[in-house]
Amino acid sequence: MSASAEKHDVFKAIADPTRREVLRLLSENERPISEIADHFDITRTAVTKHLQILTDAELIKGRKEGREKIYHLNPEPLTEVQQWLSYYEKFWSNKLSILKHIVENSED
Amino acid sequence: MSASAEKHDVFKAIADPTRREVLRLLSENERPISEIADHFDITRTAVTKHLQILTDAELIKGRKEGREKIYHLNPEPLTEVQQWLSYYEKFWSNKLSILKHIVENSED
DNA sequence: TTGACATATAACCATAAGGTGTTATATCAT
DNA sequence: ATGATATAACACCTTATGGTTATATGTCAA
Repeated sequence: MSASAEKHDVFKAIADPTRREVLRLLSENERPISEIADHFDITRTAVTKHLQILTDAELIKGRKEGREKIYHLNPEPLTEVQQWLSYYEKFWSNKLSILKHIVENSED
Repeated sequence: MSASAEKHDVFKAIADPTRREVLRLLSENERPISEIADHFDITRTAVTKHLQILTDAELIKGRKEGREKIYHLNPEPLTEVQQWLSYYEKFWSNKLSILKHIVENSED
């Protein structure tokens, strides 16, 4: 509750293909903005906006290091999507959701 | 209409809370449009648009029965989201993704 | 201190998204 | 046949989204 920061929805954040690609890139390695931007045909400013949305959803975090800003993945909010999805898994895969339930409740 | 069917992205389709609620409603039961619309404060026209987007993503399907159009859930496209997510599961739950891998490859 | 580099921000634009209301058409009950 | 019901099809409005360019600000290296 540090601020009124109108937190961006995770579902909205991952709705865009460019942002999903950013997440994939950062899942390999933390990277400065310039390096992220090199992977796309859009302008750096556009990339920065996507990074802002991902930051609002807390899917990525950035630290300043010298004149660079280095972003890294923070996958934790994705559990919200996973939980939402798990409800629907029963419709296409019963044994899997049963197993998941066992695993998630063993917690040793 | 084999040509330009302009299929809607599943990720975009589930990005909207109203549409996720529609999916939940249809996961309980198939329902006509009027019954779906009753659950929301928006106009029926707005609901119909959401239904169109969900239909484009093939997350729901409708059949005409008399003067009603009855929609039902088609959860299969959600597997795309699940697969995308499964890549990130390793970051918060290793044993789970290993188990999933075993289950998904046993297929007997 | 100058210049090159990395990022930030402001102003702007086109289009898509999400909503409204109205009208038209098909269907069912009487 | 008539009137009520269910949805489809429009036309329209407002805001969000994804992109652009241009102009700062801060940092390192020579």
